[in-house]
Amino acid sequence: MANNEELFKKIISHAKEYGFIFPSSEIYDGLSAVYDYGQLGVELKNNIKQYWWKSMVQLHENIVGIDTAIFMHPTIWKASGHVDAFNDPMIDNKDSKKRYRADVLVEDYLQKIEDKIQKEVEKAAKRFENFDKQMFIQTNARVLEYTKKMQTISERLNKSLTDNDLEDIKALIEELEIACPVSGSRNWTEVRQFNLMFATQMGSAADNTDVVYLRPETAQGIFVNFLNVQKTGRMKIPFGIAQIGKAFRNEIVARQFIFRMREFEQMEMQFFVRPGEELKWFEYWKKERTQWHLSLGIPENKYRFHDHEKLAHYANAATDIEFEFPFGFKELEGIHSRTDFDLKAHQQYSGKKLQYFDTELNESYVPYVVETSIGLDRTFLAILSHAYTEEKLEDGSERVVMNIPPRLCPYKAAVLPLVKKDGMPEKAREILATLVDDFNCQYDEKDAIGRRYRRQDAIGTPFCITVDNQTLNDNTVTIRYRDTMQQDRIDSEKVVEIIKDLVKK
RNA sequence: GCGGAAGUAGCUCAGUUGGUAGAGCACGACCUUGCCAAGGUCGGGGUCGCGAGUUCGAGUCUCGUUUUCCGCUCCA
Repeated sequence: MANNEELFKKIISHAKEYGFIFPSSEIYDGLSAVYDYGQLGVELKNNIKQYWWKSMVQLHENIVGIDTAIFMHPTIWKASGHVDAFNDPMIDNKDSKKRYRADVLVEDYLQKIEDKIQKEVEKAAKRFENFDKQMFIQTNARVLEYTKKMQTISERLNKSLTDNDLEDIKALIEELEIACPVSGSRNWTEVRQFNLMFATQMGSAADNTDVVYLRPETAQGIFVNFLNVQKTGRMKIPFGIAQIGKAFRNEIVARQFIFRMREFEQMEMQFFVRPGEELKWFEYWKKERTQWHLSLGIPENKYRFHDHEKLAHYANAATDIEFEFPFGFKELEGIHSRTDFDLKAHQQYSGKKLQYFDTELNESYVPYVVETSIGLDRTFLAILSHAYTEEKLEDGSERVVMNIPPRLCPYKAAVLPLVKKDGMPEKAREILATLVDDFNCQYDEKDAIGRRYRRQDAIGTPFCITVDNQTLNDNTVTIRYRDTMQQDRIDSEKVVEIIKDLVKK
């Protein structure tokens, strides 16, 4: 593990050194868990987006894409459950340094009371034959007392949660003398709210009622446009709507480089299906998405599935595709069967019907949804960390090479005159001009040729086109492959075609 | 938010008991070589994270602060 930690650090500094990723606002000491994509990073990231978009949208005739606004009507987040679910009151124990959800502490306490009631009931059951549980609970004084207490606490907790009364939750914890399960200590901090949604104001800042949130996920933009797209695009179920876009979460602790950022980008597709068919499609997309990952040329053993046992409030099946990052297997993509939770919620909150008339079944229904949701920045990190390779060469020297899949590389080719004289630079620029329409290319004439090759290795350029003396005579160049360091001599007019072919791999 | 470690040039780091800031690589110009990095000459680049304090004098000592990394916690 220590080795992997070292490796991860190297990847981070390599990413910075060559312009893939910079810490945000670095000259002002940085901004926690926010990063900028540099000149190489933006190319790689755009290529990932493009590849995803092509395989998810353009190669599926029943999937279309949209691009919705980051600001959305505040009620959307009530309907989606984010306003409630993303508002966790937290409390720390000063002695054990453990952090808990304050409401969970109280609920655990309630559970204990319930256990006590259960015990009383069992005790009584042992003593009496023909034991009537309901009757017992209604009449037994101790049990009655417990039940009443439970109710009072429960009501008070719910009220405090609804009113956002953090002080009362703290007071409740103190009154109930709840201790830390680890340290047994009752030395608590104040209860603090961690709202995972960023809020800002629209219109007049003085008017507090115009709070809008930065979207914490892109999916809702798709759901609220479901009918727009279905009707204007004449879409027939099953069909999908895809979107790539930024989302924002005010994570309590955001760490591990670009793995968990406060501002991040998602690539999502919501697939609308007939009720009852969602699990079939869930399996379908699980396979499809796995194929997509494997098509990047990353070995299968770097991936694994993690099926959710505890399902979120909206799902009836969920799995994560996890990737083995240098810091272990972590979620890269989620595939969720979201049922009709979202559309139904929006139907309810908006008062608008969100239904589909299925001509085959001759009936209307709220479609079920299977979602594929992949983190763009995480995919970027997966590719980056898999690509980073330190190689010992036969001659004893070392090189750092980024084995990025060719189709995703920031630069597809570098054009290099062997020496900076005898008309080679001019010839090289001529050849460069034939490539730039099709590929992002670099030109480099500085330093020894070997060093230039290494520079291209370090940024992952898969092909180097070198112009030498022979080029001036017979118009051939050498193409040097990043991964093998082998070279072939080819006709300079065929370079475009050859690279086009290789880049697909 | 708590605990631990760290912050000196683009990168990796040195800097002694406090005495005006260094190396290698990288970068720029020129010369030289010419197919797998590290030839020569010259040059640019740092208010040592930030702010106080102690001191004649602080990169170095003290305090505060901030950022990053690790652990805890959280991640519908």
